[in-house]
Amino acid sequence: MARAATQKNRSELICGALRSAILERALLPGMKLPEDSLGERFGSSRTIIRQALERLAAEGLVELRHNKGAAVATPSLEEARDLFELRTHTEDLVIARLASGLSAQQKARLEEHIAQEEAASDGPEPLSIRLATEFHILMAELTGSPVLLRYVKELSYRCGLTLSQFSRPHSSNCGIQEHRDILAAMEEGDVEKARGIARAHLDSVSSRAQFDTGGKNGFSYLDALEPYASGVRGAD
Amino acid sequence: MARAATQKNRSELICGALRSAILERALLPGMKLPEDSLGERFGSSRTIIRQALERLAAEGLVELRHNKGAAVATPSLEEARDLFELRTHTEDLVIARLASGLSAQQKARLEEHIAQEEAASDGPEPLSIRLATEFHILMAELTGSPVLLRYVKELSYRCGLTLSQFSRPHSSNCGIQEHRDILAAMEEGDVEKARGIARAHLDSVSSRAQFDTGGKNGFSYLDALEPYASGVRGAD
DNA sequence: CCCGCAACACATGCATACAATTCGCCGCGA
DNA sequence: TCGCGGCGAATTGTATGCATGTGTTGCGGG
Repeated sequence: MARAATQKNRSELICGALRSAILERALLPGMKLPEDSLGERFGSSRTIIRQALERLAAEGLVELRHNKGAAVATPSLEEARDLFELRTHTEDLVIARLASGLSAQQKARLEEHIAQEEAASDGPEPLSIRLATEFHILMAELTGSPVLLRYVKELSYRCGLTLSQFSRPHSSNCGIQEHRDILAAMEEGDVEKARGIARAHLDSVSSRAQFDTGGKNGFSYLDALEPYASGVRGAD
Repeated sequence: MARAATQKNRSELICGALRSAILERALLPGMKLPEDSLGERFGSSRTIIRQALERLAAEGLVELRHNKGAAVATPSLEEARDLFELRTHTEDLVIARLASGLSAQQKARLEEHIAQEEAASDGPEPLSIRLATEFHILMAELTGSPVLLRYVKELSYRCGLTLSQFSRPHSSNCGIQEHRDILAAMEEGDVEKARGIARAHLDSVSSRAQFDTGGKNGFSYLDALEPYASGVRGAD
């Protein structure tokens, strides 16, 4: 069914493309996102660009200032802390459900994902960043609860944006082993242990942040966007 | 500043009107929401109705079926359980922050709200239902964290919709004393106690549900919407 | 009487055109 | 030279019109 969802409307497609671009740090916090430039780049009219932006704004990934244009959100340090705290508590629920009964199939999917992360650890950085986030989303998905999935997704995305703003250029790929540890603990059925490891994992991720604000805006966001746009534009 | 926000665009206005209508059970789960009927009723074009519906869909209050019309969401029993569970854990954070240092001003605002609830307990039911929900939102607001506010808001709304679907016509207003108890415990600074009471409160709210699906659709949703539409339409 | 098919009506998907607002800039006057 | 007021460019806000896809209904054949 997830494959069928690929067939849906343009605005969702573009929304996803922009989201990926933000998560993979091709679009950095604070970058402006004018509607018609984006429309031209994606080969669509402003109508659906607007829809996509509005949705991303609802998710907290972009800021929509009245009559002054959209921009990638720039979360404050306080927001970052709150985001990670809430995410930790939300993922507690995910871990608890998974740890109290992990099926063989679920285990297999998690192992497969970890293998992908490992394979990507040598490759391009955007990919490994995205995979690290998607591990958490996969866990939420495996609970079978749309509610948990939705909120873990959104919080993970926002945390990803936060890291994009506050952490150093490179700070990922150390998390793979931690993901493995979480899976192992869940496999044992030890809810408390799994939860402890997951909390420690998120804490270590967030503590890797808050270093410097990084030098952004070295080049046009339009160029940064090209690889994301081509996939959508080609769908004409 | 909240007053300035009143001046923003139509779609937000309409979005808020629809949300209130859903929360106050003027629009019941499953009711269809065709774009052009709504547009006519609110005196706006389909464009902004669409925006409002799309946003409500993102919040989980509306279901948007492809080419088959929008409708008020009909959460399943499982979703209801997940929603309340996640909401409980999220409000834990709110309670913890408030209980660890409640200012006099914060206390005053909460007391004022409880007084409003009390005053409304004899009045029209929609109002007291809304006030009960808004007490929780006010607590989140008083933490000063936009993140907590946003998610408590959304989860509270969705829980309200859930209650609209599963609970009996009347089951509110017994919660006022519980709200008072929460405030008292927070005032003492006893985080654990406050958390316990808040959890019990939410549990009792959710357990009051699951009675019957109620008889819905007795009349046109257009009539049900009139009081909400007039406020927006008059803004021309 | 039932089944299949085709045309219609309804509802959304999308693009274009127009209106309103904001911000920056330039000229004018003190 | 500095402050101020108005004008213009740019960008968003809103409406309308056409295209597309889906469900339904009515007709004809078996």
